[in-house]
This record gives sequence, structure tokens and C-alpha cells, in this order.
Amino acid sequence: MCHKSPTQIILGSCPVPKIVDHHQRRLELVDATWRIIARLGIESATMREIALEAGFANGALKPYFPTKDDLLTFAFGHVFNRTNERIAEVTAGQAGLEALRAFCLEVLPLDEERINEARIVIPFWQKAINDPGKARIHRESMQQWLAAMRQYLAEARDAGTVTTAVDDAALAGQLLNLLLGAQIAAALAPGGQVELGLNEQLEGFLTLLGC
Amino acid sequence: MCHKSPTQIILGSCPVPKIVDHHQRRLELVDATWRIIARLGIESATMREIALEAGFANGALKPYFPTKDDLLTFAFGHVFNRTNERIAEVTAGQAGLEALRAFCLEVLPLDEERINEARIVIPFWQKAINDPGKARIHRESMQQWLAAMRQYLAEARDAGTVTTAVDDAALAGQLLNLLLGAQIAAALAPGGQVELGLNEQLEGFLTLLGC
DNA sequence: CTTTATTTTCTATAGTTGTAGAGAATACGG
DNA sequence: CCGTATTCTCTACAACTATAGAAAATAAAG
Repeated sequence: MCHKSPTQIILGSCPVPKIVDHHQRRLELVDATWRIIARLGIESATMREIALEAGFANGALKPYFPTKDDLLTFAFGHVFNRTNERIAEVTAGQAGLEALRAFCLEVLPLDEERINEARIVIPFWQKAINDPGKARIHRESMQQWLAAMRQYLAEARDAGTVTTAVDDAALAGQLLNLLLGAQIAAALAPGGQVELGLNEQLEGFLTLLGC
Repeated sequence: MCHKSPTQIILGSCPVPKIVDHHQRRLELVDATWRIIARLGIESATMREIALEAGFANGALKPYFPTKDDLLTFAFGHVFNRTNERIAEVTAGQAGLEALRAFCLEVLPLDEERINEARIVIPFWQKAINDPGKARIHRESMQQWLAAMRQYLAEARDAGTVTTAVDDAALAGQLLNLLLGAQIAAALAPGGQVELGLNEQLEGFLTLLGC
């Protein structure tokens, strides 16, 4: 039997090598799904519409995602992965308040691309309310974010840039909720409105920490 | 012709007075809708399910809400009205930091009832992303909340309980986003988890203002 | 070119949804 | 008890959904 693993092409045990990279194709389909959700909303993200957006016919998705829920769960998980990768890039080599600022600036919906991500993550939250698996995806990333923030706050305290009496757990929680709330504000802002004062809110919060 | 206005009962111009109070019935249907969304999620809030929850058959909703969208829009609008009424009660006769605290304590999902409201408002946000009418309902309430918060902050500054250099607009924005983010944290928390540190976050934030 | 396994299209199906509307049931005035 | 307007139930229907699977198209090896 000829399996689908790309490594088997190299091994040559398969008379006809497979043509499409399954993992790559999955990512393409996820990308098409994102575009649909960002442009038309999750209600329009039907299997047919996603296939059309990706340039395929209705049934072509099944070999890559057996069910729609598989596709959506993978797609949503990938949003968090992408964001976490971007965060890792931006905070690399930084610490303390600088790292915290970079972290938040990467999560805040400050440009069109991240406003689109907000339009994707809100439907995800809605689905996660009644889907423990999806809720776990969210919660695990949030735990990770909280841990990172607490570390940055601790570093900033050592550096003397954070001096408030409010404890770091509360501060991290405030900042996380502020970031989540900003997604909603951005996603529901009228089309064209770019300025929500999010940058001022972030700088203001960081200022409050140094008191 | 016999109209549906309750005043016509009193006038006696209608040979057979109407039996059900249309407005009251609409509220009952909205209540049933809320229960369905809170318990099973918005995906399960079908016309049939809502009718069943309210104790009626499928078609009985139509005289009160011609379409499902009418029902949902009214239901979501009513969530904001209720919350705003509760806020008005709780902040009545208060000012400054005390009013601000009462306001936030009323919005934060600190008990089961308000966690259920979070499970209703998140699907609403999701729908509002691609429905300008619903987005406006949200935005108008948020504008109102922001104005109230700025007023409380100004009062608190006069009283000397808010002294931070960060300007009130940024502070109000932070607090609003914190409240919105808390809805997400609460709605996606694993069942049974009640303590999210939201109270500590609020008190911490209010402490930060006095620096 | 032929063969073979893969990949994709296309059609079909079972289920669910919002909505419409005929008819039955209901409750009240007389 | 009867008539009447209201209210509700029930059935029907058209649209749309995810999914399954047969058939066609495709691409590479020999």
C-alpha cells in the first residue's frame, strides 16, 4: 500500500510518487478559510465556499479534512500558532517593559491584517463556548501569554521600570483582558475607522506601571 | 379593523378584546431565546427550539417576530438595555471612584447569571461583525459607557482619588476593553471555575489610578 | 503510449433550517 | 350557548448544509 507521507517519495517504495504535499495543501485550505471568514463571516464559511475560494470543487477538501469541524479546529489552532510565532520573533532578545510592549503591539489589532484576525478569532470564541476542545486551544495560549507577561513584569521590576504595589498576576490579567477586549472593539468598529486609541491605551497602561 | 394596541381594549371599540399582551409575549420569547443560547449555544437557537423552550409550537413566533433576525436583534438589544438598567440602579446617587467601581462590578461576569450573559453577548459580537445594524447597537452602548466612565474619572480627579498623569480617555478605553475581555475569559473558562481574579484586576486597576 | 495510483469533479442523499399558510383551538362579548 | 376575532398548531416547502462515493481527470513511471 502506498502511504501519503512525503518521506516515502524519497524512499522510492511507491511506484507513483504523490504530487501534492498534504501538509501544504492543508495550509492553503486554512488560508482560504481565513479569507472567507474575514471577508464574509463564519456563516458563509461553508465547505462549498471554502473549496471555491481555494480553487477546488466541493468534495476536494475531504482527503485533507474529513469533516468541517476538523478543518475549523485546525484553522483556528493555526491562528494562535501564527500569532505566537510572530510574538516570538518580536520579543526575541528583549526583556522587561520593552518585551511587554512589543508583545502587546503584536497582539493589538493595529493594522488591517490584525483586524482581520480579530474577525476570525471572535467567531472562534463563539464556537469555543460550546466546544471544550476549542476552548482548550484558547486557554492554553492564554496561559502561555500570561506566563510570558508575568516574566516580563518581573524583569521590569528588577530593572526598576515597574514599581506599582499592584501584584503582577493582576497586572498580567488586566493586560490580557485589555488585549482581548481590543479585538472586539476593532472587529465591530465601523469600516474605515482605524484609530481606536489602542496605542494610547497601551502606553498609558505601561505608564501606570511605573508609579 | 381590530388593531393590536392594548389601549384599544380600554376604548372598547373592539368586539373581542385581545388576550395576550404582545409586548409581554415578545419579552417571554426573548427570555426563552436567552436560555437556549446560554445553555446550548447560538447554533441551537433555531426557531423550533426557541418556540419549544417558550412552550409553543413552531409557527407561534411569527406574529411576534416576523423573522428570526427580528427576534435576535430585539433579544440582543434587550441584553444591553437590561445591563444598562442594572448599571443605572447600582450607580444611582454615586460619583467618582465609587461609581466607577459599582459600574465595573455590575458588568464583570462575577456570578453565574452574568457568565450566562457573557455566553449571549459573544455570539452577538460574532453576528455584529457582518451586520452593521447589530454593530451599531453595540457601539452606541459602548459610547454611552465610555462617557459615563470619563465622567466618573473626572469626578474622581476633583476628589483627588485619581491623580495619574494618564488621560481619562485612555483610562476609560482601557477599562472598557478590560470589561469586554473579561466576558471572553469567563465564557471560555472550564465549567465550574468561578475565580478568574477579575475582582483583583478591578481593584488593582483602581489602585493604579491613584498614583 | 500504457499503466497505475492519486487527485479532483460531479452527483446524490439525508438532514436541518426559516418561512408560509391552512386549519383547529381558544377566549371573550353577547 | 353562540358567534367572532384572535391565537396557536400543524403540515408543507424550498433552500441550504455536510457528507459520501462513483466516475473522470491527472501525472508520473515504465
